[in-house]
Amino acid sequence: MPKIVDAEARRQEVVQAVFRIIASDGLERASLREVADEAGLAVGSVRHYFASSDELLVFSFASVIDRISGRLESALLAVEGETPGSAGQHAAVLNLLGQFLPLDEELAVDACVWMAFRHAARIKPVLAAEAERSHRAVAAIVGRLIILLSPGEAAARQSLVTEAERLLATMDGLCMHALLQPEWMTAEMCSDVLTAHLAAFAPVPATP
Amino acid sequence: MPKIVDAEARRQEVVQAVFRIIASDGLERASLREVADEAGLAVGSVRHYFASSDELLVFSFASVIDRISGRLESALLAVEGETPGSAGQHAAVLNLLGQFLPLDEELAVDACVWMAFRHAARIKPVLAAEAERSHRAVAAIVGRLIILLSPGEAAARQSLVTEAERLLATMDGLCMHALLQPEWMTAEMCSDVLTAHLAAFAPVPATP
DNA sequence: GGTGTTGAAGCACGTTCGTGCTAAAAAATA
DNA sequence: TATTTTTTAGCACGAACGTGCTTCAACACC
Repeated sequence: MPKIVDAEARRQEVVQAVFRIIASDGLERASLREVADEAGLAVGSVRHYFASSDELLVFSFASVIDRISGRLESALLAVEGETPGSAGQHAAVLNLLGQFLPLDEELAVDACVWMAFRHAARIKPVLAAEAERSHRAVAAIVGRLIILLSPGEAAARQSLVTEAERLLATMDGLCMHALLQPEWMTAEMCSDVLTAHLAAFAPVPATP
Repeated sequence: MPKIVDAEARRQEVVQAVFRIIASDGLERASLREVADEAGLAVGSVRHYFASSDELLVFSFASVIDRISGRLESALLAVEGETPGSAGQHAAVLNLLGQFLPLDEELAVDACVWMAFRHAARIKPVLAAEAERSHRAVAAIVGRLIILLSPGEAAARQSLVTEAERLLATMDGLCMHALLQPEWMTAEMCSDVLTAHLAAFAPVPATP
């Protein structure tokens, strides 16, 4: 083999360049030339790793989905490790839901990119499959969270689905507002809204 | 004057063309050429009514904001006309919140356009002012609704703001899901989520 | 040391974009 | 009828886009 280059690492570098461009200038500016410049490569080099612009975008979409759902999954495992109703569980739940929001630089970039791709998928058919996967993955995690938070077998299955969709919608709306009106939707406001939502869903656990 | 043409009506026709293009092909496809074609005009004609592409987009954004906030405003007046806690008020509230969602063709187009412009405003500074106005207008209406639904003076002002933001986030998230995952987020699911949210916020009024 | 594979770079082509500008058409007015 | 003004249509230019194709350099392997 010639010139030793870790192809997978290279692809990830290019994807990171895509993320930065989407976060700062929007998805429509993520052209091959812009991405190549941002990654410090030539257009031909980027095209060596990604056959077409579409392939680059789909791969980037898949990457951000994997990143986000990975974070959510591990946060959910942390919730499952806590005893139901405890203050520790409450904190773990808040941590899980916080993974949806642009609370730090890395989360903000991912949230930006995720939003951009999901909305683009409405128009670009090549992104539709990943958008489906994204929705399914996140809905599954929120659904499991709702089950963890539901007291016993009391609630009907129908109610669980509705509550999961409600929480998911609230999270996406919060994320959207935090991205689009950051001056209004501050981290503190996010926290307040989350706490209020959890309080309305189930009684706040008594502090030990 | 030559050729009698209602300038304002012409501008509205062009704006309607912009709406259709955004709803079907996305905002990035709303170029002067595409808009002119969709409106059945020449590029020069469109540019006669709108000096630049930016002016056309800003005017279109303002139009959709006025349409939506107008609908919300009249729906809120209907809520204020009902006696608090009655079933009639509950129905009026559901009607008001339904104005956020793409429940029919017209609402769907407006919701699409609204979403597209709000997200574009994060990148395009020319749209920022209208995005601010949009957020303020809708937040004010939801705030008034929350006050109407809050029992007496019981709730603190802080809680009202949080609850308003929470409802607004849920509505935007619902709207987003209805636009992006229409097969999953059906009208019935929207209705269920809305009912659940209102039930968690205040007890459902007893049927008379 | 020669050789072939592969990463990197760049050019060329056709398309689309916004925009400045000009020319024709149409209708109100003189 | 002739003139004037608004509306409509179109052209031309520079920039940016995706993509097919070619060229060059570098390194593993025989």
